[in-house]
Amino acid sequence: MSLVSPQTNEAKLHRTISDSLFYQLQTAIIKGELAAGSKISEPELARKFGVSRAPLREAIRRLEGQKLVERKAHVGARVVSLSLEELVEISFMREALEGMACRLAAQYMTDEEVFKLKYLLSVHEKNQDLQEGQAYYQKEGDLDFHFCIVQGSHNNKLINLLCDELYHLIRMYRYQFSADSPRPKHAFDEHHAIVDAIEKRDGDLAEQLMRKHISAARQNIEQRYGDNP
Amino acid sequence: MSLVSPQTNEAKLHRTISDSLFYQLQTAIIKGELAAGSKISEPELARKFGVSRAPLREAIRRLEGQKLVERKAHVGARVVSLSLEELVEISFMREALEGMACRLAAQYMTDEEVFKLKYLLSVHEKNQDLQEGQAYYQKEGDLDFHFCIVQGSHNNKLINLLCDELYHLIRMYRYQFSADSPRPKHAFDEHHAIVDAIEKRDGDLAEQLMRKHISAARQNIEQRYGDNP
DNA sequence: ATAAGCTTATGTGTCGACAATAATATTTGC
DNA sequence: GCAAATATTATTGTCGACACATAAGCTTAT
Repeated sequence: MSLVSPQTNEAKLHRTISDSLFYQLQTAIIKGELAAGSKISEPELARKFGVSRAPLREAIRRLEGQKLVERKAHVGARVVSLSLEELVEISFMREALEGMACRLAAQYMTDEEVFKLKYLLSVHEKNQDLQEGQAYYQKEGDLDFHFCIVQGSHNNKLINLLCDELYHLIRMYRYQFSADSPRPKHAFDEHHAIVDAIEKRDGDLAEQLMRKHISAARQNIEQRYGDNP
Repeated sequence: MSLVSPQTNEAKLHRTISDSLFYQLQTAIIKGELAAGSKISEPELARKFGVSRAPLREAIRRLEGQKLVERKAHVGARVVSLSLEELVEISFMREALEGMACRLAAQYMTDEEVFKLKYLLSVHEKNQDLQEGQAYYQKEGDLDFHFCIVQGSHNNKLINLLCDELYHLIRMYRYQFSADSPRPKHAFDEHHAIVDAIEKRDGDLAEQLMRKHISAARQNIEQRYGDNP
């Protein structure tokens, strides 16, 4: 089980239909059960979930705020479909934000948090040795690592934006293309170097390494999928 | 008139009540007409605007997504009230994001955009000479400058996040405290250096200068209001 | 007099129905 | 046969009313 999934969100008990719908639809979109680009029919979904349209519409409006759906007045809502360009744009944001998060993590992470991060890294290493770049590592494991560092920044606004908004889009994209961080060895080495910098409390280096890490992933994606958008 | 206000938003014709309410409430919150921390009563607002609660609730849900209101189930919605800590947290995000935006602007801004930016700077200079750090420059002029550079990044995701979400929070805070960037001379010099770097197409330098600029503003705020939160 | 429990009331959450808009299908004219 | 205009249909936007939860006020017992 991933560390990303049982997040603050999922743990909450949804005391209202609207909340429940929001999280169910969010998961459905991320996992591709609601296909990217597909239309969201209010009557159909309302029937399917056995609820009225009012709470459903509010849930959709929240998903709109999270950029998981787009809606046009009097036309309806569609699940977003990320183009390559958009993924690259998001990657620039990630580079900036996670670079900053990593710098702050080097400064503010507790020793316990650093220990937990190192443990996570060791798990990934085992996993990698066993099954060279297999599902766990590729799909969620990588995000677990980033998730952990972002938490270490102790900056709630940063945590919220990255973990509760941007990562959903990235996960959605990864589920869709089931292609992912296809350079496990390099990635692992880079992760290791980042943790070292954090442990040494070298914020400058930690930020620089994280930015290179994300930038490299972006360039890798750009060249692999550059032709067929 | 500021360049920030007549934004993409305001220009749109709102063909639906929900949209109209969303933008009206957004403006009211930013300008403090709906006081920070105050409760949002659905029946009261619905009466005031002469509409039903359904579109009002959808508008509120969107404002929730923009972090302009917070809501608790079965209790209601309140306008957010930013603490100093939160403003500082946001400032770190700005430093990262606008630093990146500035780097991209140095790379992608057209010559026309650079020209427009320089013109904006000259207007600010005149304004500053006339009335040392007066309302225009302090309140919106500064954001105009940043707005312009972010646009120049040509990264839509970045533009959307900064201009349509984060800047609203910053503007709201500025309206509330009517205290603002209280170092016009320094700020102007820094703006000038940033534009020079962009004009020279030096992305590294442009990013570095923008980050220092925002970081300095943050430290300035922290020390001025550090005692009374 | 105070605290606990009950009652009331205000407000949020949800529903079903109606109105208005846009997309589709049909008809009409050339 | 095709294009434009019209009619139709399905879906979205909005409304008023009801159900339910929380909070406030009142009663009662210690």
